[in-house]
Amino acid sequence: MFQLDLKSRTSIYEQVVDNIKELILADVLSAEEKLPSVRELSKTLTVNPNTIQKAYRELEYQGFIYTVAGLGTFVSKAVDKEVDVRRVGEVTEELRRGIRELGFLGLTQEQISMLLKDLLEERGDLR
Amino acid sequence: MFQLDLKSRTSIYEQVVDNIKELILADVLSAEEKLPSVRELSKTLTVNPNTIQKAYRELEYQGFIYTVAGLGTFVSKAVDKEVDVRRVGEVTEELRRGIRELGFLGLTQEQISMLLKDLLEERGDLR
Amino acid sequence: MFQLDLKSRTSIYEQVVDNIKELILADVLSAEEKLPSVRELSKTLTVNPNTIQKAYRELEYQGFIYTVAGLGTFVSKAVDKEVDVRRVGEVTEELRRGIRELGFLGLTQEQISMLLKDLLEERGDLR
Amino acid sequence: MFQLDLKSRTSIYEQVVDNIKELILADVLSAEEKLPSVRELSKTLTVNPNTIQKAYRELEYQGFIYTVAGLGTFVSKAVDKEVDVRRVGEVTEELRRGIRELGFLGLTQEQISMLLKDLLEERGDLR
DNA sequence: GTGGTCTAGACCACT
DNA sequence: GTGGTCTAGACCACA
Repeated sequence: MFQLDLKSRTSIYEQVVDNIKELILADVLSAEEKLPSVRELSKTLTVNPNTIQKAYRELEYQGFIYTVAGLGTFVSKAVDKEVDVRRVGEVTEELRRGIRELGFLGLTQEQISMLLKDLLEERGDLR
Repeated sequence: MFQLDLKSRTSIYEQVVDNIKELILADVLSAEEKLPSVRELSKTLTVNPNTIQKAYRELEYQGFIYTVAGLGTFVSKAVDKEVDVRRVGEVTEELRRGIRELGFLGLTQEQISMLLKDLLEERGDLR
Repeated sequence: MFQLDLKSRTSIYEQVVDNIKELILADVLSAEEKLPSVRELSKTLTVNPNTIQKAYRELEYQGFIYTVAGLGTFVSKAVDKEVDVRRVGEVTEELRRGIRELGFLGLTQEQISMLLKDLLEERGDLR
Repeated sequence: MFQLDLKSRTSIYEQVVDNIKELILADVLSAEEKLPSVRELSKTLTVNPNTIQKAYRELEYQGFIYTVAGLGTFVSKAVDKEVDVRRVGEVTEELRRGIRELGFLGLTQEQISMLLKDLLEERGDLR
């Protein structure tokens, strides 16, 4: 399904959330599709079931998946794609900082431009 | 100098790092300028000196400031070239995440592209 | 595991760093092996957990170990390539000092040369 | 006379000691030659006189210089060049570690060999 | 005065 | 259980 980076600074449950989010938004996991059970996924990724549990709870809270007791968890039909203005503002601010720091680190305007273009295309490819 | 958000999920020392980095990148703190002493800043922000020291250490590690024991801490003139590669990689990863998240938030590829272009030009204007 | 010299001028956390580094370099601790937990080692050596954590953090920064919060600390498989340049520079500086000091101590250029040759061959033998 | 690196991790007085030692051993400062006064040198290097004081005291203790009250400080006639076996052993151990670490960092036997040769010649040139 | 190290103990998030 | 952060306070070397 996807891989975890144990050495990463971001916690495992967060990585699971991010990865599944990505799969849903990239339509690899489509609406109403059944997700692997907590136990199943925990075995696949060789992590603690509690960790998967927490990730699923978070995804449910964010509206990406829903749970039917006794049946399993499924991808929500319509992920709320309404733009969260506040969050967009926050992320924009992060990007602004990052770009500024690249300048400080000695990259030219052009190099930064190229890098951003690459990152954007990288994302586009996933779609 | 700046304010802390004690309710925030990001740790205090990290907030200090981010804020001071921001001040340096925005040239509010210029090269060779002396930063407030560990004790001084800890009083101003009413946090423990150890917390400030941890922040200063991180900033030093990232190449933004340097330390002369017994004298104080100062803003670096330019980032140590040897740290660059590593740090550029880290910042690139942050940007990658940010761009990905904008996608999560419902922005189209084009909208993201426009936003990045704006941010980049904004930077150019400062030069 | 190893012993501390509390009378030494080098700080405790640095001694811990040096000792563990040594164990890793001598392959006593092999890749992916779990290190004692912060609390455990702090009890063994009868020092404060913070001191051990500081040492572990430094070792992580130098690329020798990595951390999985909630799981423990482990020996890195190989040093992160991006850290290399920086660290090689630091070690080179240490060697420069050492060689200079041997001169201070009265060894001739030739004697130093012989000694280095021996050390290098010694290393070769381990391979 | 020489330059200080304020950003360096080694304390200033130690840098002064090392530099003067080096000058004496390289015969740039010859026996019975008068050293600059504490005040003079402190002005030249723009550091606190106490710092120079401490360096001179250390050099005197190590037998490199001697002081005549009211006249000044002078280079000792014969620096004791008898080999301090214990110290040579310690430095050798440091070099052994450094060389081992370079191997861990991915340098080949040959690269290390080249580097050591360079460092040694660098020193030779100063003589 | 400055930064650097250390202790004793607390609370938190994650596995 | 694990590491991560933080406090309150101490002592040290250096400038």
